[in-house]
Amino acid sequence: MINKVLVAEDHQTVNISVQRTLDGLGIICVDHTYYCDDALKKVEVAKTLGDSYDLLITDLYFEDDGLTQTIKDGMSLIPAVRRIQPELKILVFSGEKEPTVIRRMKEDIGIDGYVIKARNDAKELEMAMDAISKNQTYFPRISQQKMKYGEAFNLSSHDIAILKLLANGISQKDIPLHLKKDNLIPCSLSSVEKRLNKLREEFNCTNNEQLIAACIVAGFLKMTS
Amino acid sequence: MINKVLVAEDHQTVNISVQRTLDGLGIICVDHTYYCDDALKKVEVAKTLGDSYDLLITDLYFEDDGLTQTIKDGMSLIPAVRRIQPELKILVFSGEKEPTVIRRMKEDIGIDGYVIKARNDAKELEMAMDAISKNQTYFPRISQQKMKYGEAFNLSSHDIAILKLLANGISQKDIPLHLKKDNLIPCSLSSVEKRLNKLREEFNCTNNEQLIAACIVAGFLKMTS
DNA sequence: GTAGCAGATACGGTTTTCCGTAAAATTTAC
DNA sequence: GTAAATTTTACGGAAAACCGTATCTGCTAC
Repeated sequence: MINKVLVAEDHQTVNISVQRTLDGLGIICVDHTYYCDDALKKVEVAKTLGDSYDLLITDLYFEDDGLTQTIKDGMSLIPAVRRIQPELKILVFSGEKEPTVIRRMKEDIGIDGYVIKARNDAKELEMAMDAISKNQTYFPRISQQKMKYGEAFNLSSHDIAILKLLANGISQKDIPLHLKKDNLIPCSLSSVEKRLNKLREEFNCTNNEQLIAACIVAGFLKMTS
Repeated sequence: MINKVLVAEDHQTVNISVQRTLDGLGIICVDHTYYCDDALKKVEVAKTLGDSYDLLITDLYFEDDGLTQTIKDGMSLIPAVRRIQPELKILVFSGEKEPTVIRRMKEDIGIDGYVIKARNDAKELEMAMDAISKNQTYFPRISQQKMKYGEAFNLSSHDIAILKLLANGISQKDIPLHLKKDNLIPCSLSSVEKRLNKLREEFNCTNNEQLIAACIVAGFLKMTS
């Protein structure tokens, strides 16, 4: 359960809407800070007082307003707070939507969630909070991001072939047959399973249905018939 | 394997394109007829000569050009030829796209395939031929048909809820939890399974992935996030 | 009230998917 | 050529989906 939250965000308008979202979730104890240095200090103090935060919601980029800061962005803030309170949950809320950045945050830095600032980010925030409160993670699906034909996700034509077969009603175990028919390799069931696993992971999908949905919406899969 | 085909179709332009499609599939022996009565007679004669047709491709509606005919449409032709040659495969190729009609043809009359005349019906014809030659059936998916919000398929809000959960990555076995949370009934796993089974059947989908794809393309499922 | 009916749920067996690991094959480096 | 590394395939156990059937529940008719 998440009770105490710290929000590190330099734009006041954003702060207000985040506050409202948290209100809606019944989270009363919310602290705000406009600087990374200040955020770090707040985490530190709360911890020593035995009243640690449960979650840090932070932006990635903070504007430089002249005040000299040792920590200048969220990217540096995260490892700093981790050193003080390793179990602190971290949710990044940022306009940054580059898949490579998001993936790095997820895989290398190991944050708990990422929400891109966009049209209906409030709803996303809620979903992320829900996931994190259940010790799950939350990351955006590709569909929200407009990107070229699979480029950033290195979607191979082979991947597309598999997805198309699936979306055309071919059962997973029969996909090897169809791949062989078209002389595509790899074509073993094992390799198909691995591919799909990889794709689900990359797109943050938990099942094939969601994967298909995401790929259609993102335009990777063009359903003609 | 399909070698000998009879095409019952009163529009010459359609006849030509059907012919070309069959040519492309390597089917040499193709007879054409412009009237249902004539089609019936051809089937009869071929059978008595011990050289029966393997497949009848027929339209549903035939224009009345003054010549008095006993059989006026494909709907009546089908039972008539069935009486003569029950095992004859039947593929309906028609502009009729009413789901209720198609469903009746499939379930009550038990035809082997149905292709709607539309943009890329040639490709569909090929696929139907392929399926039928393998003793499978072929029926259109909803995506090709523009229709109101699930109306003709009596897609309930409950169905949509289930599909949405699936497309949002909820595993089938966890769907009951989410339904209960929203006080929706029925909410047992069993009922979810049954519902999905029904939907797959109605939409002629063999797996959930295809079902989701079809519903998205048809606009039943709006993927916002 | 009860008998009958329809919808919902529970259950069990089979198939399929999932996922980790090991073996085999192919490529790359040297 | 061999050795190492990478990719593909094979395999096996656990989980999930699939599907038929049986039970339960609530409703209608009488």
